[in-house]
Amino acid sequence: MRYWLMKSEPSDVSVDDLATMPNQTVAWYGIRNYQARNFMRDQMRVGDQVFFYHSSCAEPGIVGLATVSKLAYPDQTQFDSSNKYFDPKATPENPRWFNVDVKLVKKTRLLGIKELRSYPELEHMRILQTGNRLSITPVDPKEWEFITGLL
DNA sequence: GCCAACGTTGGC
DNA sequence: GCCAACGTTGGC
Repeated sequence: MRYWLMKSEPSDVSVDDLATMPNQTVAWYGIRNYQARNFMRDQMRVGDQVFFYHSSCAEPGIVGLATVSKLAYPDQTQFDSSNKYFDPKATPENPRWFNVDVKLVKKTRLLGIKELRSYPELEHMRILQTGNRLSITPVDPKEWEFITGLL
């Protein structure tokens, strides 16, 4: 089993939005970065554990725990010409983008990026490195344990 | 809104 | 395959 951190802009899907969705589950659509796609398509398995992270907002940070509830399948938005994530080069026979489903385990307190940065135990976290923009990153089991101990 | 740091695109 | 130009991300 693996551990992940997945960023979402709360203006798009917040942890509170997730809590009100059917089965508290959301399709992680709209990923248009190959590295992040590959993590979902090639490495994520049902039951993997996820930190739900709010980005591009007033208070960025971890706000919930979630789990991968469905293996990667073609991202439906790539085929929809009216969708902002439409990809004209993708076809149902040859999809380019994939997403998993993510289910909320529980909301947590806000563990802000400033606090994350304050712990030497977390200094190697991908999310805290300068210039890191990946919206999906693996989390080390030790880091997962340390962070869940703070929540 | 700024801007550093990336990722992607496309001409050659 | 190189790499300059361009677009995007995301904390501040």
